Amino acid sequence: MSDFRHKKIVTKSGLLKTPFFMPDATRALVKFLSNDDIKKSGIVPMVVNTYHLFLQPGMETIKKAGGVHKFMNYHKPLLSDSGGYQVFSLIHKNPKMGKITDREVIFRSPTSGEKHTITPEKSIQIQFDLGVDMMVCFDDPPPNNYSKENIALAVERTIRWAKRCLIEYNKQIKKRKLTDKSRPLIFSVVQGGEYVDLRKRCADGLIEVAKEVGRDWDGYGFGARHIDNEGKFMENILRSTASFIPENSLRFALGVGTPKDIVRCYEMGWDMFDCVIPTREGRHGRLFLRKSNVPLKISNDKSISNDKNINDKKNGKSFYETVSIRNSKFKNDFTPVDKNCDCELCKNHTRAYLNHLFRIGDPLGMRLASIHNLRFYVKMMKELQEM
RNA sequence: GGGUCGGUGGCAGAGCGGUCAAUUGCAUCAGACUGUAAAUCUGACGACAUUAGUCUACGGCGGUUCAAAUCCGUCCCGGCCCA
Repeated sequence: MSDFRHKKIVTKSGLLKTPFFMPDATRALVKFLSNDDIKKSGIVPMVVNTYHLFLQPGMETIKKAGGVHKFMNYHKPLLSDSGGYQVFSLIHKNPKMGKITDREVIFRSPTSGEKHTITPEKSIQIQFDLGVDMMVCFDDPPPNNYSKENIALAVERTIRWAKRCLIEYNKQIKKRKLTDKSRPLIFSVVQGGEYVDLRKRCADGLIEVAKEVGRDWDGYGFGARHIDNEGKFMENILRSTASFIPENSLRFALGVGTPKDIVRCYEMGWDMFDCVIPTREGRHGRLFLRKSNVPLKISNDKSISNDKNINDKKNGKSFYETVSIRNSKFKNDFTPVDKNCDCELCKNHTRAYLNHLFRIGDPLGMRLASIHNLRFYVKMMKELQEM
């Protein structure tokens, strides 16, 4: 298929076909996994984080290494998140952790207490120094429980910051003499919380910024959390926001999500995804299992709930199920986690063994579970690509 | 044999007259996790009722007291010291 749902992206580190999923290698690794583990799972692109790498090991080291690809020895497409999410997760959630002004964000390092200032310009400079293939504008993602007024302020700030980012982006392109082939792709982020009109305003504002600066965004992201305060998937907002984004641009659903959320976002027009779920859930002992007899389709199935529950046990029509491998019922279960899976875990070990690894708290359990869940995500994305 | 210290819920280990069904940790049982401050966090954890409440419990038995895991006597068991 060659319709707009199956785009090809050329990056300096290789070609990508949409839709695709990127695990979060926030601090230049997917926790517990080696590059070999990543490769075997079939994962190609990954996400690294501007703020966390800026803190540690610091940009001097990354630059000396020759960029983050060389530092990690990972030579496939990497996208850097701008640090915008940390404005949300560190500061909005706990104002003592820093200060947000129109000009800049002052972070107090969660580990050392040290203060660091990030501006939109600085975030872009760092991302160029990282040498990633795709970058994201520094944005202000407000929590969904903020008042509409406050979310509107975050929208306007995000638009102003996007403009500063794009101007800085152009500067860096010129300064580093990058060509259209060697330049990283740049994404802006649409904020607006649960308000369709604010999402629309943000998307329009970002489109306008591109015109003013004279460079199109390669893609637009969905910003902040895509589930509301009750934990419900914000279906209308996701659908509308996708429609506000120019059709030939990439649509990046940042932080999405559960397998169910990814599939329905895909059906709404979103192309790219990243999330900690497969790895974090894996580390915490929850494994995803594909139900081979249920098709990967959600949009027309009213029986699929919007509940936030990742563990969609109640839903017999879901295309996947989960197991919490720590549960005592697996203690003497000598079958594979998923007999249809070809990952290192399922090919070599039993549920009982994985249960044991989790009970003794050995990191091998977390590694194998992460590998399995990433394999699940890779195969799920492959199914979507072939649809 | 003498002396001494101790025996608390699956384990370790607090409590040393009432506010104790008993702190805490581990273990156990479940749950949560969505651009990673997450190998994290939350709840349950004597029995029955499962809101209220009722019962049985801090080695055994007996006592003191309005009231005892907490004080006294005695028995059983264990550690250490002396013979």
